[in-house]
Amino acid sequence: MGRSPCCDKVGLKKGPWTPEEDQKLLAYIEEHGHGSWRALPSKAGLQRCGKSCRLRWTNYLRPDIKRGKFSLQEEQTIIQLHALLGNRWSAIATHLPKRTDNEIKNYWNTHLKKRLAKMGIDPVTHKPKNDALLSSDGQSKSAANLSHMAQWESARLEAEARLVRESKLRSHSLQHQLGNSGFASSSSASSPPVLNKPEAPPLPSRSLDVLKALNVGWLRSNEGNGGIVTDLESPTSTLTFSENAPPLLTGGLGENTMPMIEFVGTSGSSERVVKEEGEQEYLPEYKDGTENSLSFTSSLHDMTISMEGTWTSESLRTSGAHVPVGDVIAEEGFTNLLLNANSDDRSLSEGGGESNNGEASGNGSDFYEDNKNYWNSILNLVNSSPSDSPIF
DNA sequence: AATATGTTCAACCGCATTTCA
DNA sequence: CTGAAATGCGGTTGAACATAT
Repeated sequence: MGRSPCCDKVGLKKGPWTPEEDQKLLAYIEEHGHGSWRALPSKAGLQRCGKSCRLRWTNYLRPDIKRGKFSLQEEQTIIQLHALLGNRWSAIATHLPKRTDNEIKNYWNTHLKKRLAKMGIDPVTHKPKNDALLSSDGQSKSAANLSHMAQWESARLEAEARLVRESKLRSHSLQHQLGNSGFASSSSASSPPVLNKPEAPPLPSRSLDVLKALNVGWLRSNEGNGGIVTDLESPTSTLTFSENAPPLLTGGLGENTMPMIEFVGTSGSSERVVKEEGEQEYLPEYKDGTENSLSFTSSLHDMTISMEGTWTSESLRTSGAHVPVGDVIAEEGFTNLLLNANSDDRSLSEGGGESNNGEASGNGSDFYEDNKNYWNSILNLVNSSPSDSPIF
């Protein structure tokens, strides 16, 4: 079934790299870049497979790698993004400059996961392990609610990734047409980091826009319900990107309309729609002054992503999906609890964390504020990411 | 000092996805 | 359009090192 390992070829070395091998690889890539990993080893005089070379380069030799201890900020980012994205290490890594997905994965498995478990939190779901005991007061519903939101967000991120990829492709092809316009599209994670290539102007993070849209929608929903979130559950949710959306933007933007993103929960009696309609100017310009009108506006196919069947918040479905926001915030509380415990770890004052469980969600008196803070914290960390982060 | 046990992390493996001829 | 090759990604392994007994 599966492909045979590329290193099966006789004579190819495996295992730890020697300084000499590192030097060879570095020297070769510095001079030639890496066009084809498969062809690289022989050209560089290495008895390794291309895959091994690529791994060594991306995880260790790349000059833009930061090594050493993770900062508190980085830990917080990992925990929050893991709660949102799960084990999607590469996606998480895009928000942690100079850290590799492998490093983040290792750090999670050896440090953060254990810390969570120690705090009584399931590191997979980010829910308290005694969730069942809390079900009577709505904790499990809220946890499912946040999980549901994470799935939602995750699906959206993936959809955006496709948009961005397509956009970049088109942008790239336009470059060829424009010839020496002096503008190079930003590199992505999938594009090889060819050396000596002029740095491209950073593109704003689109994922941030989505989070903002979600945040706005969420908060507006709260406003209309006195701090109660309604109808978050969407057993059949659709995500629609429409290139044919009417040009809602004025002020000379002309056809540079933003994609209209709709999140429609079809199960609820009150349709919940979050739209992002040119909320922000996201029109990177070429150096010659022409706007990059290709981004998100060109002939993208109307795309409807049905996520039917992916929502598992059965409890919400049966409960009418009216969930106190404060319960959701318990998640943030646990994350903060963990981080506090982490601080304890760092200050060598072990053992004080467990007793704080009861305070995880604070007094729960201001659900609205807590919820806002949760999303703000995620937005902040996304905001703080480099704008040219090759997340997609 | 010797041995057992635990921890860390670079590297490997294999599947999934994307690219290309 | 199709299939093979290339690449990306996440899970897992195992050697090296640290700590406990």
